[in-house]
Amino acid sequence: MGRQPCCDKVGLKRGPWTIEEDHKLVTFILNNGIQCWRMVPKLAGLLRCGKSCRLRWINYPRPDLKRGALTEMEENQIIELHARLGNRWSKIASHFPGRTDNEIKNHWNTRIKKRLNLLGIDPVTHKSIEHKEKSETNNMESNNSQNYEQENIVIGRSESDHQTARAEAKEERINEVIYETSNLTNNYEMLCGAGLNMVNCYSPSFSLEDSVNPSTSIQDDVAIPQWYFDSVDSVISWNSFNQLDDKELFFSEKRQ
DNA sequence: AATTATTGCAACCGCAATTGT
DNA sequence: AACAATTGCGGTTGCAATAAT
Repeated sequence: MGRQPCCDKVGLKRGPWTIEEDHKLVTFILNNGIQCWRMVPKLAGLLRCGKSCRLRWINYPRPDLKRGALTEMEENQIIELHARLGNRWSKIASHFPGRTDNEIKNHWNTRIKKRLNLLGIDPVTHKSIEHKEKSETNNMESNNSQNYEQENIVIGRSESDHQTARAEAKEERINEVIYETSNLTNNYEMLCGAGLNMVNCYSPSFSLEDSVNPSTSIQDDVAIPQWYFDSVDSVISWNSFNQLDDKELFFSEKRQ
């Protein structure tokens, strides 16, 4: 026997979330954290499936989210990361504290793609479109060394430039690993000390400052309802849930 | 003012990886 | 070890807001 199914989808609400639903979700998670998404809607009193609750939490009411448009600097960094990682949005998003993979993916599809096309760069290969066409012709002629030379001409690099660039890229990657490691350590320390039961939340970038004073991470032009900050008041906890007999929980649901 | 086209974003869907029984 | 539930991810869709005609 495996586990209980995520949800049967019968009688569950779909579509945009209402303020009341957000309130219930935030109240529950701020008070209790997350141990099992499947149980969150049941315990929070929501007619949504766990998957929907998870997605909503990640993309909207999370207190550590950075709001507002992506900056040009962020945009350039996304392009650089996309060239290295491809469409691995969650990996790309992990480089941007407070940004979600969905947000970055949407921004890529709606803006950056266009921007690159206007600049004559293929958003998939990150190469000059002019060069792409030429290299396709060259491929038909089966001449790989010429392609390489052509690439260097288009990008404007000599072989020695490439060697320098490769060395720089290697160093950059080492620095990146160091940076990510220190970030993880900071986040872990914050989670241990924050007082909120958020250890199991999906939130690789939650900062100590944000957890102590949620309003500091939110831009002034975005109004956050007062209930958001009044929510830390336990109603149902995972402890009380854990004390419940599994059968009792599911039988009572079936009786409804 | 009415209609149509475009844009941007939130949410859904299906699949793969991970985890629990 | 095998099976099934759960989670996380990326692609896609639906829809509201806005712009263009």
